[in-house]
Amino acid sequence: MSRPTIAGVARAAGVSVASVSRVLNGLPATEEMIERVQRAVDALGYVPDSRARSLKVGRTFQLTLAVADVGNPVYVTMMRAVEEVVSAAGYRLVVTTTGPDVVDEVALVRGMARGYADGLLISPIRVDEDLVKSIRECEVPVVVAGNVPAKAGVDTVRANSPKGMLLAVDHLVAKGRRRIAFLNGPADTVPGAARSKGFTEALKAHELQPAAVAEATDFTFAAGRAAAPDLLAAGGVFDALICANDLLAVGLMHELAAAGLEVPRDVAVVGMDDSELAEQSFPPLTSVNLGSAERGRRAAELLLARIEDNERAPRRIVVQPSLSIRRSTP
Amino acid sequence: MSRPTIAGVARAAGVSVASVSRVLNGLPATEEMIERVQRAVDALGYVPDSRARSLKVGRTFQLTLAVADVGNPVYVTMMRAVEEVVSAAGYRLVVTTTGPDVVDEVALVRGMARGYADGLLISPIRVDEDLVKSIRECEVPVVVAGNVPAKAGVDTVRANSPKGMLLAVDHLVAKGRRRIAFLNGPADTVPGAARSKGFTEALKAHELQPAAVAEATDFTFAAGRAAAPDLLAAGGVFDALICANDLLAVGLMHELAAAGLEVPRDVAVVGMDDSELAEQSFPPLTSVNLGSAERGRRAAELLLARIEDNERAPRRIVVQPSLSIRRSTP
DNA sequence: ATCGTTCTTGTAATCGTTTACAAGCCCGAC
DNA sequence: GTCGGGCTTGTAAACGATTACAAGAACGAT
Repeated sequence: MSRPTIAGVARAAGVSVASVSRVLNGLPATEEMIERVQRAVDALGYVPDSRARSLKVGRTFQLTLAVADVGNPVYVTMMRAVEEVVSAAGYRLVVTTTGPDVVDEVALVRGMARGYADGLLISPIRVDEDLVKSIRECEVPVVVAGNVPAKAGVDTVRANSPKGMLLAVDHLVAKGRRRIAFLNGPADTVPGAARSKGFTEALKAHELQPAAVAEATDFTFAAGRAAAPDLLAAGGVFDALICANDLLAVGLMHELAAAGLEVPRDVAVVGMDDSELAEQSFPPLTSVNLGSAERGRRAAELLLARIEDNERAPRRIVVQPSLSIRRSTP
Repeated sequence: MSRPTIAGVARAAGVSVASVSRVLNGLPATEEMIERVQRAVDALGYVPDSRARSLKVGRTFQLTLAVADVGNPVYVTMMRAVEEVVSAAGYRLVVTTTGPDVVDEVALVRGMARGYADGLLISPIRVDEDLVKSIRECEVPVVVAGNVPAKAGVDTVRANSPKGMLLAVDHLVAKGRRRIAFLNGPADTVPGAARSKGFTEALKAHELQPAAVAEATDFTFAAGRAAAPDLLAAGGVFDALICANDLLAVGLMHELAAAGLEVPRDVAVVGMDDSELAEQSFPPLTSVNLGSAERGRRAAELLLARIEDNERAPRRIVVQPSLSIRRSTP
């Protein structure tokens, strides 16, 4: 009454287990053999056990995608793209949340050695020596969506934040805004550092000084709201605002409204990531598209390619940004 | 140079594989044995292969959560709750997206027979005979987050939509709104049907007639926008609007604004799910909290309990709703 | 000193597949 | 008629762990 095994099918069909396996895997066999096996499989309702198969062939046909926060809509975009690529290649996708701590990321990468997935696609929010080391030593192929030192010797796909910042600043300046403020996420994160640098450079390119700068404790909606007093304390000195991601931008816009400031008339707001939230927010948020979908797609492709051939030289792909203009800017 | 196996550790430690396994699994052993094994494990950097372990013990320590659309923020809430419970119990969570088609759901449930997960937590959006049958016959324990006939003989955790609808209508009526419209999702879905019924009943309880009713093609932001003309064609006949979920509500609010209607002055809007989006939208959305987090938590607990004891009688839990009042209603 | 218990450890079977290898068969060519 | 080559199929050895069972050691009681 319990689950039939390949041996049961073989017995029922009056053939060997090897033949059953061959038929099931599409290896050459006579018409009659295929017929008999198929009949027995259908009769017993046999389904091969993927655990046993995994052990033997050394692959699980699972890939892991690790992100910091499933509540961040940018990961939804990325996840969709990754899922599409890997499922087309016959893999299941395991999505894990690491949280904001680098130690959890390291633990995750180390844990891959247990062999429950054939590859790891990680988008680390904080990077340290330990993480780089664990990635380099990881038993299974790893692709990083984000910025990690070249010495990690790993395939990476990253965004071009500075260029994205420049697009944002260009746009604001073109609309006549000169007093530009910046709300960053935590500066000790990889995206936080990149965006801070990008903002400074972009302003320099236009020979402008930052009107105000604040740093949220996290890349979340709540942190965006919480950071508002810091910026507003500077009182009306800015007429434009760039936020390090869409969640921060939306959080902050709520507080701008509460303070009686109208977007975009009083303050133009630009987010980053161009996630679904940018479109959904009100007013719809102009946002720097850092190519999350494309990054997800490219990263998934790199991972599949590396699983095929682990000897290939690591590639470092940079995806170029674009600007999605919506009504939060004039 | 390749990955060490338990045999390698045994050789290095000069003990048997059984002893290594016992030490690693915390079974009784002498101090000296533990010491020697531990030293060898550390020296070789041995990590047990979960594929082999899965085969032998018949468990993968993975659970699958299947939802229709990862872009729907209500699933983020649910996923967080599920993840918390299952990871505390030592399981990994595999999140899969089924899409809106029932055939894909059926395929997923059937596929569980392959044994890559120890249990399935599914939130089906459409339910038919096939799905019920596949759930009943599923090789691994299944818990349904949603409504499925009792004859499926499966643990379920569901929301109380009618009660939720009543809370929404009560609130609107208390605020003096009498001309209440309703934007549903597809009526051929389980939540769609439940909400439609709930809306009718709730109005009847207040002896009101529906001011307008429309049906979106999907539970998405885009579908909410697209449904606007249908409702607005009725022109100003409603002063309140209930939407079958938050995404629809937010989508529709964009169109209300475009049509020059102000929320909540001209139209009060109530969403359902009380997802993160409700808080993030502008104005913040009054929303019926259908207990997604609690449903996720309870469902995960049921699943774990059933894995422990598959003979227990199926339980059918109903989670009661509450109303989160925000600024989209007066 | 002998026996029986208890505790520790090792040997080997097992989980359900895949796959290397060998054996058997059929067929055409010599 | 025999032989070689190509197909098909079967036998059995993996994959890397867990665990039932047996054997050996230690020790106390008689």
